[in-house]
Amino acid sequence: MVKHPRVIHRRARSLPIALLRARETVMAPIREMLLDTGLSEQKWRVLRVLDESGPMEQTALARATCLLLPSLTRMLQAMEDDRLIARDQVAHDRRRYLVRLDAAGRGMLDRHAARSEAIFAELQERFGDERTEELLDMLEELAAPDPGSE
Amino acid sequence: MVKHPRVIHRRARSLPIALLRARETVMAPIREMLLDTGLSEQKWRVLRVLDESGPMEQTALARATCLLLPSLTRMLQAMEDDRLIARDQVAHDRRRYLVRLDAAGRGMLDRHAARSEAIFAELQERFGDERTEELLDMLEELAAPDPGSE
DNA sequence: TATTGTTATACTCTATAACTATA
DNA sequence: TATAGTTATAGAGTATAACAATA
Repeated sequence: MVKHPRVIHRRARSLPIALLRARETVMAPIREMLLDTGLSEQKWRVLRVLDESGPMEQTALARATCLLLPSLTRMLQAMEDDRLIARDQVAHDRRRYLVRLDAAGRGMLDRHAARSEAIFAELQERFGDERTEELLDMLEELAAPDPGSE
Repeated sequence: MVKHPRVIHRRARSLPIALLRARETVMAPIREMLLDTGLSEQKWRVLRVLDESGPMEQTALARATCLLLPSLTRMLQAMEDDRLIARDQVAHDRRRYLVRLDAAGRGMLDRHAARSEAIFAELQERFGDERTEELLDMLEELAAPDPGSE
Protein backbone atom coordinates (compact mmCIF):
# COMPACT_ATOMS: atom_id res chain seq x y z
CA MET A 1 0.00 0.00 0.00
CA VAL A 2 1.58 3.27 -1.12
CA LYS A 3 0.97 6.41 0.84
CA HIS A 4 -0.50 9.32 -1.01
CA PRO A 5 2.40 11.57 -1.99
CA ARG A 6 0.71 14.83 -1.01
CA VAL A 7 1.74 14.71 2.61
CA ILE A 8 2.06 18.17 4.05
CA HIS A 9 2.27 20.23 0.94
CA ARG A 10 4.31 23.04 2.43
CA ARG A 11 5.77 25.15 -0.35
CA ALA A 12 9.34 26.31 -0.84
CA ARG A 13 10.29 29.59 0.81
CA SER A 14 9.46 32.49 -1.42
CA LEU A 15 12.26 34.38 -3.10
CA PRO A 16 10.15 37.46 -3.92
CA ILE A 17 9.09 37.78 -0.29
CA ALA A 18 12.64 37.24 0.94
CA LEU A 19 13.81 40.00 -1.41
CA LEU A 20 11.07 42.30 -0.17
CA ARG A 21 11.80 41.70 3.49
CA ALA A 22 15.51 42.22 3.01
CA ARG A 23 14.81 45.43 1.14
CA GLU A 24 12.46 46.72 3.84
CA THR A 25 15.10 46.08 6.48
CA VAL A 26 17.79 47.84 4.49
CA MET A 27 15.48 50.73 3.60
CA ALA A 28 14.25 51.40 7.12
CA PRO A 29 17.07 53.76 8.15
CA ILE A 30 17.09 55.32 4.68
CA ARG A 31 13.39 56.11 5.00
CA GLU A 32 14.09 57.77 8.29
CA MET A 33 16.77 59.84 6.59
CA LEU A 34 14.36 60.79 3.81
CA LEU A 35 11.90 62.32 6.29
CA ASP A 36 14.19 65.35 6.47
CA THR A 37 14.39 65.74 2.72
CA GLY A 38 10.70 65.73 1.84
CA LEU A 39 11.55 63.32 -0.96
CA SER A 40 9.62 60.15 -1.63
CA GLU A 41 11.53 56.93 -1.82
CA GLN A 42 10.95 56.92 -5.57
CA LYS A 43 12.33 60.39 -6.15
CA TRP A 44 15.36 59.54 -4.06
CA ARG A 45 15.81 56.48 -6.28
CA VAL A 46 15.79 58.68 -9.36
CA LEU A 47 18.54 60.83 -7.88
CA ARG A 48 20.60 57.82 -6.84
CA VAL A 49 20.38 56.22 -10.27
CA LEU A 50 21.35 59.44 -12.03
CA ASP A 51 24.24 59.80 -9.63
CA GLU A 52 25.33 56.24 -10.21
CA SER A 53 24.89 56.03 -13.96
CA GLY A 54 24.94 59.63 -15.21
CA PRO A 55 22.43 61.31 -17.56
CA MET A 56 19.86 59.01 -19.13
CA GLU A 57 16.82 59.14 -21.37
CA GLN A 58 13.48 58.73 -19.65
CA THR A 59 12.66 55.27 -20.91
CA ALA A 60 16.04 53.99 -19.72
CA LEU A 61 15.60 55.81 -16.43
CA ALA A 62 12.20 54.22 -15.94
CA ARG A 63 13.74 50.78 -16.39
CA ALA A 64 16.66 51.56 -14.12
CA THR A 65 14.48 52.87 -11.30
CA CYS A 66 11.73 50.23 -11.69
CA LEU A 67 9.15 52.95 -12.30
CA LEU A 68 6.53 53.13 -15.02
CA LEU A 69 7.05 55.84 -17.60
CA PRO A 70 3.82 57.70 -16.76
CA SER A 71 4.75 57.75 -13.08
CA LEU A 72 8.24 58.92 -13.93
CA THR A 73 6.93 61.68 -16.18
CA ARG A 74 5.02 63.32 -13.37
CA MET A 75 7.81 62.87 -10.87
CA LEU A 76 10.29 64.47 -13.24
CA GLN A 77 7.98 67.43 -13.80
CA ALA A 78 7.88 68.09 -10.07
CA MET A 79 11.58 67.42 -9.69
CA GLU A 80 12.37 69.79 -12.54
CA ASP A 81 10.37 72.54 -10.82
CA ASP A 82 12.42 71.93 -7.69
CA ARG A 83 15.72 72.01 -9.63
CA LEU A 84 16.43 68.48 -8.52
CA ILE A 85 16.89 67.37 -12.12
CA ALA A 86 17.06 69.02 -15.53
CA ARG A 87 16.08 67.71 -18.93
CA ASP A 88 17.92 68.47 -22.17
CA GLN A 89 16.22 67.75 -25.45
CA VAL A 90 18.39 65.53 -27.63
CA ALA A 91 19.49 67.46 -30.73
CA HIS A 92 19.29 64.75 -33.35
CA ASP A 93 16.00 63.24 -32.12
CA ARG A 94 13.64 65.72 -30.60
CA ARG A 95 11.37 63.11 -29.09
CA ARG A 96 14.06 62.25 -26.57
CA TYR A 97 15.19 63.99 -23.42
CA LEU A 98 18.36 63.44 -21.48
CA VAL A 99 17.70 63.66 -17.75
CA ARG A 100 20.52 64.82 -15.50
CA LEU A 101 21.05 65.97 -11.94
CA ASP A 102 20.54 69.68 -11.35
CA ALA A 103 21.94 71.85 -8.57
CA ALA A 104 19.40 71.01 -5.87
CA GLY A 105 19.60 67.30 -6.68
CA ARG A 106 23.37 67.30 -6.51
CA GLY A 107 23.18 69.21 -3.25
CA MET A 108 20.64 66.78 -1.83
CA LEU A 109 22.89 63.83 -2.64
CA ASP A 110 25.94 65.56 -1.21
CA ARG A 111 24.20 66.51 2.00
CA HIS A 112 23.07 62.95 2.60
CA ALA A 113 26.04 61.07 1.18
CA ALA A 114 27.76 60.72 4.53
CA ARG A 115 24.67 59.42 6.31
CA SER A 116 23.79 57.14 3.42
CA GLU A 117 27.28 55.67 3.34
CA ALA A 118 27.32 55.26 7.11
CA ILE A 119 24.12 53.25 6.93
CA PHE A 120 25.60 51.01 4.28
CA ALA A 121 28.91 50.67 6.16
CA GLU A 122 27.07 49.63 9.30
CA LEU A 123 25.30 46.95 7.34
CA GLN A 124 28.53 45.84 5.74
CA GLU A 125 30.08 45.44 9.16
CA ARG A 126 27.17 43.38 10.40
CA PHE A 127 27.08 41.27 7.27
CA GLY A 128 30.73 41.11 6.27
CA ASP A 129 32.43 42.94 3.44
CA GLU A 130 32.91 39.93 1.20
CA ARG A 131 29.43 38.58 1.66
CA THR A 132 27.95 41.99 0.98
CA GLU A 133 29.84 42.18 -2.31
CA GLU A 134 28.85 38.63 -3.10
CA LEU A 135 25.23 39.44 -2.40
CA LEU A 136 25.35 42.46 -4.68
CA ASP A 137 26.89 40.32 -7.42
CA MET A 138 24.16 37.74 -7.10
CA LEU A 139 21.41 40.33 -7.13
CA GLU A 140 22.82 41.97 -10.23
CA GLU A 141 23.08 38.64 -11.97
CA LEU A 142 19.53 37.82 -10.96
CA ALA A 143 18.25 41.08 -12.40
CA ALA A 144 20.25 40.79 -15.61
CA PRO A 145 18.16 40.00 -18.67
CA ASP A 146 19.06 36.61 -20.06
CA PRO A 147 22.06 36.94 -22.36
CA GLY A 148 21.16 37.19 -26.01
CA SER A 149 18.18 39.47 -25.59
CA GLU A 150 20.08 42.70 -25.99
CA MET B 1 52.39 67.04 -4.19
CA VAL B 2 49.46 64.93 -3.09
CA LYS B 3 46.42 64.60 -5.28
CA HIS B 4 43.12 65.59 -3.79
CA PRO B 5 41.43 62.38 -2.65
CA ARG B 6 37.97 63.28 -3.95
CA VAL B 7 38.61 62.14 -7.48
CA ILE B 8 35.41 61.10 -9.15
CA HIS B 9 33.01 60.86 -6.26
CA ARG B 10 31.05 57.95 -7.69
CA ARG B 11 29.10 56.28 -4.91
CA ALA B 12 28.96 52.61 -4.06
CA ARG B 13 26.33 50.58 -5.86
CA SER B 14 23.05 50.67 -4.03
CA LEU B 15 21.88 47.58 -2.19
CA PRO B 16 18.23 48.74 -1.91
CA ILE B 17 18.07 49.33 -5.65
CA ALA B 18 19.75 46.01 -6.40
CA LEU B 19 17.20 44.27 -4.19
CA LEU B 20 14.36 46.07 -5.93
CA ARG B 21 15.58 45.23 -9.43
CA ALA B 22 16.11 41.60 -8.54
CA ARG B 23 12.64 41.46 -7.07
CA GLU B 24 11.04 43.06 -10.12
CA THR B 25 12.74 40.51 -12.35
CA VAL B 26 11.61 37.61 -10.24
CA MET B 27 8.10 39.02 -9.87
CA ALA B 28 7.51 39.69 -13.57
CA PRO B 29 6.22 36.21 -14.46
CA ILE B 30 4.32 36.03 -11.15
CA ARG B 31 2.54 39.29 -11.98
CA GLU B 32 1.55 37.82 -15.30
CA MET B 33 0.17 34.81 -13.49
CA LEU B 34 -1.76 37.03 -11.10
CA LEU B 35 -3.64 38.69 -13.97
CA ASP B 36 -5.82 35.58 -14.14
CA THR B 37 -6.56 35.58 -10.43
CA GLY B 38 -7.76 39.15 -9.99
CA LEU B 39 -5.54 39.33 -6.90
CA SER B 40 -3.20 42.18 -6.19
CA GLU B 41 0.40 41.35 -5.52
CA GLN B 42 -0.19 42.21 -1.87
CA LYS B 43 -3.14 39.87 -1.43
CA TRP B 44 -1.18 37.10 -3.08
CA ARG B 45 1.58 37.80 -0.59
CA VAL B 46 -0.86 37.40 2.28
CA LEU B 47 -1.91 34.01 0.94
CA ARG B 48 1.68 32.89 0.42
CA VAL B 49 2.73 33.88 3.93
CA LEU B 50 -0.24 32.13 5.50
CA ASP B 51 0.57 29.07 3.43
CA GLU B 52 4.19 29.19 4.43
CA SER B 53 3.81 29.99 8.12
CA GLY B 54 0.30 28.92 9.05
CA PRO B 55 -2.34 30.96 10.93
CA MET B 56 -1.13 34.24 12.40
CA GLU B 57 -2.41 37.27 14.25
CA GLN B 58 -2.82 40.39 12.19
CA THR B 59 0.06 42.35 13.64
CA ALA B 60 2.43 39.47 12.96
CA LEU B 61 0.95 39.02 9.51
CA ALA B 62 1.50 42.70 8.76
CA ARG B 63 5.16 42.35 9.68
CA ALA B 64 5.59 39.15 7.71
CA THR B 65 4.01 40.59 4.56
CA CYS B 66 5.64 44.02 4.85
CA LEU B 67 2.23 45.68 4.91
CA LEU B 68 0.92 48.33 7.29
CA LEU B 69 -1.78 47.22 9.66
CA PRO B 70 -4.42 49.62 8.31
CA SER B 71 -3.74 48.41 4.76
CA LEU B 72 -3.90 44.83 5.91
CA THR B 73 -7.17 45.41 7.74
CA ARG B 74 -8.97 46.46 4.60
CA MET B 75 -7.39 43.76 2.49
CA LEU B 76 -8.45 41.11 4.99
CA GLN B 77 -12.01 42.43 5.02
CA ALA B 78 -12.23 42.01 1.26
CA MET B 79 -10.45 38.68 1.37
CA GLU B 80 -12.78 37.46 4.07
CA ASP B 81 -15.79 38.35 1.91
CA ASP B 82 -14.22 36.35 -0.90
CA ARG B 83 -13.54 33.37 1.38
CA LEU B 84 -9.84 33.69 0.69
CA ILE B 85 -9.09 33.89 4.39
CA ALA B 86 -11.01 33.50 7.64
CA ARG B 87 -10.47 35.09 11.03
CA ASP B 88 -11.00 33.41 14.36
CA GLN B 89 -11.22 35.48 17.49
CA VAL B 90 -8.73 34.32 20.08
CA ALA B 91 -10.59 32.95 23.10
CA HIS B 92 -8.43 34.22 25.94
CA ASP B 93 -7.85 37.69 24.45
CA ARG B 94 -10.73 39.01 22.45
CA ARG B 95 -8.74 41.85 20.92
CA ARG B 96 -6.82 39.35 18.82
CA TYR B 97 -7.73 37.48 15.68
CA LEU B 98 -6.03 34.49 14.16
CA VAL B 99 -6.00 34.73 10.39
CA ARG B 100 -5.99 31.53 8.38
CA LEU B 101 -6.52 30.37 4.82
CA ASP B 102 -10.10 29.68 3.85
CA ALA B 103 -11.41 27.45 1.06
CA ALA B 104 -11.06 29.89 -1.82
CA GLY B 105 -7.60 30.91 -0.69
CA ARG B 106 -6.43 27.33 -0.41
CA GLY B 107 -7.94 26.66 -3.83
CA MET B 108 -6.22 29.68 -5.32
CA LEU B 109 -2.86 28.54 -4.00
CA ASP B 110 -3.42 25.00 -5.22
CA ARG B 111 -4.46 26.10 -8.68
CA HIS B 112 -1.35 28.22 -9.08
CA ALA B 113 1.13 26.09 -7.17
CA ALA B 114 2.36 24.28 -10.27
CA ARG B 115 2.89 27.46 -12.26
CA SER B 116 4.44 29.23 -9.30
CA GLU B 117 6.84 26.38 -8.69
CA ALA B 118 7.71 26.13 -12.38
CA ILE B 119 8.66 29.81 -12.38
CA PHE B 120 10.89 29.27 -9.39
CA ALA B 121 12.41 26.09 -10.85
CA GLU B 122 13.23 27.89 -14.07
CA LEU B 123 15.02 30.53 -12.08
CA GLN B 124 16.82 27.91 -10.03
CA GLU B 125 18.07 26.30 -13.20
CA ARG B 126 19.35 29.57 -14.57
CA PHE B 127 20.93 30.52 -11.29
CA GLY B 128 22.02 27.20 -9.86
CA ASP B 129 20.43 25.27 -7.02
CA GLU B 130 23.14 25.90 -4.48
CA ARG B 131 23.49 29.58 -5.22
CA THR B 132 19.73 30.01 -5.02
CA GLU B 133 19.69 28.46 -1.56
CA GLU B 134 22.69 30.54 -0.58
CA LEU B 135 20.95 33.67 -1.78
CA LEU B 136 17.84 32.84 0.23
CA ASP B 137 19.99 32.28 3.31
CA MET B 138 21.68 35.63 2.88
CA LEU B 139 18.42 37.45 2.36
CA GLU B 140 16.90 35.90 5.46
CA GLU B 141 19.93 36.81 7.51
CA LEU B 142 19.81 40.33 6.15
CA ALA B 143 16.16 40.69 7.13
CA ALA B 144 16.64 39.18 10.58
CA PRO B 145 16.44 41.68 13.42
CA ASP B 146 19.75 41.99 15.20
CA PRO B 147 20.07 39.30 17.85
CA GLY B 148 19.18 40.49 21.30
CA SER B 149 16.22 42.62 20.33
CA GLU B 150 13.64 39.90 20.77
C1' DT C 1 4.19 52.75 -39.13
C1' DA C 2 6.92 52.66 -34.89
C1' DT C 3 8.76 55.07 -31.01
C1' DT C 4 9.33 58.71 -27.15
C1' DG C 5 7.16 60.81 -23.97
C1' DT C 6 2.54 62.91 -22.18
C1' DT C 7 -2.09 63.04 -20.45
C1' DA C 8 -6.23 60.90 -18.46
C1' DT C 9 -8.38 57.99 -15.31
C1' DA C 10 -9.47 54.59 -11.93
C1' DC C 11 -7.70 52.16 -8.54
C1' DT C 12 -4.75 50.54 -4.79
C1' DC C 13 -1.53 51.13 -1.32
C1' DT C 14 0.96 54.23 1.95
C1' DA C 15 1.17 56.81 5.86
C1' DT C 16 -0.42 59.13 9.83
C1' DA C 17 -3.65 60.04 13.30
C1' DA C 18 -7.65 59.33 15.89
C1' DC C 19 -10.60 55.95 17.58
C1' DT C 20 -12.86 51.47 19.86
C1' DA C 21 -12.49 47.45 22.52
C1' DT C 22 -10.19 44.81 25.37
C1' DA C 23 -6.56 43.81 28.66
C1' DT D 1 -2.31 52.80 30.94
C1' DA D 2 -1.01 49.83 27.08
C1' DT D 3 -2.14 46.91 23.20
C1' DA D 4 -4.86 44.84 18.96
C1' DG D 5 -7.22 46.11 15.53
C1' DT D 6 -10.36 49.66 13.04
C1' DT D 7 -11.69 53.82 10.75
C1' DA D 8 -10.70 58.19 8.50
C1' DT D 9 -8.32 60.83 5.33
C1' DA D 10 -4.91 62.74 2.31
C1' DG D 11 -1.79 61.79 -0.84
C1' DA D 12 1.24 59.21 -3.84
C1' DG D 13 2.24 55.49 -6.92
C1' DT D 14 0.40 51.70 -10.20
C1' DA D 15 -1.52 50.35 -14.27
C1' DT D 16 -3.77 50.76 -18.63
C1' DA D 17 -5.18 53.17 -22.52
C1' DA D 18 -5.39 56.97 -25.53
C1' DC D 19 -2.85 60.69 -27.32
C1' DA D 20 0.82 64.04 -29.46
C1' DA D 21 5.03 64.77 -31.60
C1' DT D 22 8.70 63.05 -34.04
C1' DA D 23 11.22 59.71 -36.58
